[in-house]
Amino acid sequence: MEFKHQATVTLAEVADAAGVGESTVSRVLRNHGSFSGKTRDRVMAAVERLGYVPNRIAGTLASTASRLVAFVIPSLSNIVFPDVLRGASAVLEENRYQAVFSVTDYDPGKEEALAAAMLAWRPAAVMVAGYEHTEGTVKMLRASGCRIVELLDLDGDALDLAVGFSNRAAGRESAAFLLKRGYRRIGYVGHDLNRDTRAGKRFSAFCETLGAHDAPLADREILAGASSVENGRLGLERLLARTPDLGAVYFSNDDMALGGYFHCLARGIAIPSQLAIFGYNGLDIGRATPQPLSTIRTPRVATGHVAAQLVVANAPPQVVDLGFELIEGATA
Amino acid sequence: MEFKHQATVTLAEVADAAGVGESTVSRVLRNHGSFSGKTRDRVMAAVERLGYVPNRIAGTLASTASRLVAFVIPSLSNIVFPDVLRGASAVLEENRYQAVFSVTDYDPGKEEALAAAMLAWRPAAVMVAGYEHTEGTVKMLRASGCRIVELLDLDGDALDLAVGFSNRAAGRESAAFLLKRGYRRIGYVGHDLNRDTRAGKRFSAFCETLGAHDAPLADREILAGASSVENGRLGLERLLARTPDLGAVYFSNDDMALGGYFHCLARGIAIPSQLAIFGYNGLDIGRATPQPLSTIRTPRVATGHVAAQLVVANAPPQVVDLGFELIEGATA
DNA sequence: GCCAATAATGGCAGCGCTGCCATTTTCTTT
DNA sequence: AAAGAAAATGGCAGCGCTGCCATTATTGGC
Repeated sequence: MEFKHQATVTLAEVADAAGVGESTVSRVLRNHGSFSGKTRDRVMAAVERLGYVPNRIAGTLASTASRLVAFVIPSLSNIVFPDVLRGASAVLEENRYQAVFSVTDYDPGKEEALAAAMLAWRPAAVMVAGYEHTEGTVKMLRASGCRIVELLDLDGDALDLAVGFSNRAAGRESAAFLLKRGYRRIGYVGHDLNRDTRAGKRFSAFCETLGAHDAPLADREILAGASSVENGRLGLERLLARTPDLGAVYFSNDDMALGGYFHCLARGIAIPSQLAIFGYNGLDIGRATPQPLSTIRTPRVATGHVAAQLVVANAPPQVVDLGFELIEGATA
Repeated sequence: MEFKHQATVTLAEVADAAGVGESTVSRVLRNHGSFSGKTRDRVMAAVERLGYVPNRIAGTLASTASRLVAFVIPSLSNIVFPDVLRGASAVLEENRYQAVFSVTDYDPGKEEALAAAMLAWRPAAVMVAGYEHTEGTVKMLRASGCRIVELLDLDGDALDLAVGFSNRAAGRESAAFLLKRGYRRIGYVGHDLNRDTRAGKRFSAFCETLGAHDAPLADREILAGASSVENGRLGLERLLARTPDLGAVYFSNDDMALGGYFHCLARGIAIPSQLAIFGYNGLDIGRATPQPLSTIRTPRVATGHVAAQLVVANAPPQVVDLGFELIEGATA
């Protein structure tokens, strides 16, 4: 069933072939400790000749020091997470760390199971999205003793390291921007907020800000399932059918916002004069549309990058706020 | 520097606590071999009490059977690869396999280095994109004895397993479709073809088909760097500046095609009467645009899914053609 | 040319588990 | 109730490496 590796060359065989001891080979290969140039050449020649590939499993077990970094992410469809992985991956590869991942589908129970499975690999760090975890997950992570990095959310208490930005602040600023532009009849189109708690935080901060300025949310349309362009289109269609006099609509993210934008294009709804659209994420595609999308650009790649750097450097517990940038665009 | 795990509970400690032998604990935990219900309860209680998490590193070393699956992918920005990972990840998680990955940036040299690094983890399988690998990579993979899965391309000779579809066929069918629709002045907008060899294969098959029907490619604009919506927009702008009388443009993928589409929207170029647009990939977003994008839908998630299933089942060497689907859309 | 440093090197236990084999216990069967 | 089969269990080597310590070769200083 499982795969068995065939006759692999071992360090001991290399040592024999090179006529040196095992520890010497180990030292040469890791460039650690001292050895003569002559020895190094002999060893490297033997490595080359035998096609030796070190066994990191054995090495990790022996040193009880891991260079695995585990990612437990909610989704791979939402471009946010591939972006984070991308940022982290570059740093990890440079430092000879290895990324492993699994996908929770925004299911906290699954997150707990997968986190447990990951810990079995004794990673140097576990990277998780946000702060909302089951009690079991938290307990396990804490007990593991490995570094914990919570990503893309700063509204809560960090377990160890946290890298990202405040979703609540993003929601607040989005609302403030729309209000400043003079919109008063504002609606919302979003996807499943119970699962995507970060979107939920943006939304609630958005609503609070509107309320504080006497312009409470006029209407909302929340679609089941994941965010998508089609859901954004559909959501706006439904919202406008119910509440046609909206001046602006806030979307749970750019995918959804683009759907809304396309709906307006298709129906001849003038943007932003007739209806303003505001998104979240700052996807590249939103800058290439005929009218650049008004949105908030989040530092997704940087989040992964910084998170990986902190892990590699074994930095002390801290919270790193990378902020975000409001892009005025032309749709609001 | 590297992380050291603190006082972790070992199997031996669980055995002591439960008052049984190590092998018994091992059997219970893997549900393998025979043991009494009473013993199982005692063991599980001890596991619970001590918060024992098995060490897969040690287990893998001892059994010399790996449940790691390595992905060496060109990019995480191109949605294709997250999609493949997503498809594979579901199957792998179900079967208690663990996915590890690294990103080559379409650089064959980096691919070789990263493949070597991955083999050090003695994975059960290595998944790579396409058939174009350096001699060194091929030699290494072959020698490793682990399963090799080549993804998303079938135009070449498989090393072991291959899952995907023919990019050449996709290029051919795209050309045939445009010709059938009556377009004769056809251009191309693409990204760096030397790096993305699959896009290169589509393009050359596309051109050959055009040539065979006496409608050779009228012009082309190839942009350096990765594919993106903005590059698609820019590419079409340049192409039309040079060759304004084109009837249709084939794009290297949907991202690029969307850029072209947006360019037309912005410039008031009527689609498809004035200019037809054809993409590749069948992204969801292309179905939510005011005019659905004419494109080819590729089975990306299924590719990952099937690849993982073959690995898990330890299937014999084979090539699995998942085909693709031409979506007529409204832009061509 | 002698001795103390210092550089190189080898030996081997042990990381935490699994696989094999031997042993003990429990069931069946006659 | 005895014998044989089957189930349950424990012991321990060893997976391939690293880390520590002991040992041996070099080097420099006077």
